[in-house]
Amino acid sequence: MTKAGVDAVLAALADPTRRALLDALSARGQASASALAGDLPVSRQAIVKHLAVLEEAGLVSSERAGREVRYTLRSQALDATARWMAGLAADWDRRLATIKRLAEEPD
Amino acid sequence: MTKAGVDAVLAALADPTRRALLDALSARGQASASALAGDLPVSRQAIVKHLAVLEEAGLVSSERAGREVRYTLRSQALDATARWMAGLAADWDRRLATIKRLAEEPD
DNA sequence: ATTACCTGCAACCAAAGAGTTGCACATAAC
DNA sequence: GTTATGTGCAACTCTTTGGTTGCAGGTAAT
Repeated sequence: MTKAGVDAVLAALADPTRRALLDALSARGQASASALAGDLPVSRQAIVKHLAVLEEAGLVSSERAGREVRYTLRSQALDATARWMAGLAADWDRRLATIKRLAEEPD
Repeated sequence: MTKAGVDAVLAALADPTRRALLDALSARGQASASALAGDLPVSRQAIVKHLAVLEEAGLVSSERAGREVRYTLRSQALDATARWMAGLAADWDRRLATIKRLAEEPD
């Protein structure tokens, strides 16, 4: 996953309303912005903006069906970001262990 | 990891300057705000604020040493958040699979 | 004792972002 | 054809927040 991709996913997930939106979407499996607006205490327009951010980050995809647009979850981007994070944590541990070892080693 | 904890970590990681700060800190292993200010193109005060956010999220810890304050990385919070994300991705997959199965099943 | 360095607090600024309302347009339903 | 529903665009408000500068106080170094 690219640096920009991770950036976009993290920025998207930082907002609580957006996470609630993903939750609502995971319950429905697939839904339009208007339908989702019924699940959350914000206007449809706010939902639409959030969905645009989520789509930009690759966390959802949209598909037009007649007069409505159906949104679906995409787990890949989320999964990739989770791995990126786990890798970063491992990296920190590695570096810290090295520093600690050097500090304890007799010179 | 608590919901508030995940929230704090995601919000903290959303900012690119904060991620760069974590990077700089991982290179040094341990450093003061003033030292880190030399690594990034922002003022010491900005660094201090970012470190406060990171500490609140549990991503770094601080320790006073004489006149300076040394910051260190904490990988646990990051690791826990990575697991939370991986679990969420798995959850999405599970739900989507169920929905797909129900849709394909004859009624 | 004086100088240098790091931290802490506060006020302030500007940009980004979440949310709203209003209206126009398209597609389905009756 | 008329009505209802879903989307798209735009303007506008309010709050958050990343960043700054300035100054005071503490701790080390000379």
